[in-house]
Amino acid sequence: MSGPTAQTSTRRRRPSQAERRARSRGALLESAARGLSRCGYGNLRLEEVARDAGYTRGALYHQFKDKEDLALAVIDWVDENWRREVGDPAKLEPDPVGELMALARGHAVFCRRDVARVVMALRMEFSGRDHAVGRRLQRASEGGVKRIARLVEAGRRDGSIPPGPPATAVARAFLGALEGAVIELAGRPPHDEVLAARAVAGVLRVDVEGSGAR
Amino acid sequence: MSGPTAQTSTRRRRPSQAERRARSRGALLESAARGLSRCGYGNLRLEEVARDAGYTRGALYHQFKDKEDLALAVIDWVDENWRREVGDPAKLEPDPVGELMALARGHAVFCRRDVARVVMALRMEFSGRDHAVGRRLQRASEGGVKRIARLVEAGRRDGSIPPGPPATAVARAFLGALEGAVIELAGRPPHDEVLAARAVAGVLRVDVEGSGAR
DNA sequence: GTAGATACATACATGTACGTATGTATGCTA
DNA sequence: TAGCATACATACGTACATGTATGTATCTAC
Repeated sequence: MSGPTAQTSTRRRRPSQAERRARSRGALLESAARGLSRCGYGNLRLEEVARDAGYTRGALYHQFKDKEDLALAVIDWVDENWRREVGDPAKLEPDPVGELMALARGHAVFCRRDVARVVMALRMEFSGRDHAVGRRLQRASEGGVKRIARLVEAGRRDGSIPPGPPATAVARAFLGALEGAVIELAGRPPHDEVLAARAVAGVLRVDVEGSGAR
Repeated sequence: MSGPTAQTSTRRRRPSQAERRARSRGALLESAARGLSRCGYGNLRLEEVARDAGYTRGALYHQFKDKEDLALAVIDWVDENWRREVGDPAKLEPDPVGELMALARGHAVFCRRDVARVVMALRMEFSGRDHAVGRRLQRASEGGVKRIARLVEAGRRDGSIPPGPPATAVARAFLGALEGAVIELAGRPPHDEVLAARAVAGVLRVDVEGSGAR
């Protein structure tokens, strides 16, 4: 539908209620992401989330159905940011190994913001249990595994990646080692990026170091 | 005094109260470790822990002061098992790289039991917060970091490990990549061991090909 | 301007898990 | 056997976080 009544006047735009809503939602999402990455889901106190965003729990329950809905929204939000900042740019690389390494380095940079730990924290918390949050996480993660597995297979076909364990297992190790290394080194640039690249290069058994390769 | 109390003969002695206590404590610790690795600390329900061990919460509160005390005991328990099964055997390796790779492979095997995820789960949960559990975790983890950093420095001195980022950063990446890869591949032998070795070899930038043997 | 909707704050009800107090049976000691 | 201590179960009180209901001010439409 074409915007019917929305007057985007160039003269003066005082904050409309739609803008206020979007702004509040964004602030709450960011606060919730920070809280989730710090405390996890179970230990997260919604009152603290709201207070950190400058609101009360009333605003939170006005925007989100319940705690679970909030967590799912945070997951989608982080996932979308990741795709825009890491996933899509890596597609510009011409060869599989280049794309894989771009994913690793981009993820390391992306995780310098505390927000990124959300995924790992929630996955640890919901890996075993049958929960909506866990399912959403697994769905998002599974996409990454498949993408990486395809890249590994492509790299093996063209000879840039040597043979080894099944591509799916390699992909899982790729993501696990990447996230683990990055979390342990978060906030310590530039070593986080270098060592994340080293870890995934080791998983793939390829030799790509920044300085002159042979 | 000629009773059977002090007699530790080969015959089957009936369980003393000290033995009962030790057995109960062990069962509760194992159940708590499983619960912690599955649910984390906040979501852990003590009633479930006790029930899984065949007791009620009464037994738990008889052996442990409170929930925090139980978690600390689990950490010490896991740490001690890790040292016995992984840390000490690796010391038999003659050279630094051999010891580092033995640590990686041993850790992968150790983590095939769900128990091992406790450390990672609790670290994610308490990394940011100032809590007794987090401090105990960090203390245990810091020992591993120092040991690995010393090995990295030794390997660089004798030329078996090329130069790179500071040894402490390398050690953190070593542990992070190792744990991340192992968690993602837990229960999928033999790829967990191979890929964990690959990941840490990449972090160290050493070439240790272990393929071929099964 | 009035009426309704929206964006939030405040107050209340409920459930859940923790910690403690108490009860009971069995093992140790004299 | 008496008497106490230990190992555990059961019952109770309490705190805390969630979810809901209600209240209030601002924005929008007629």
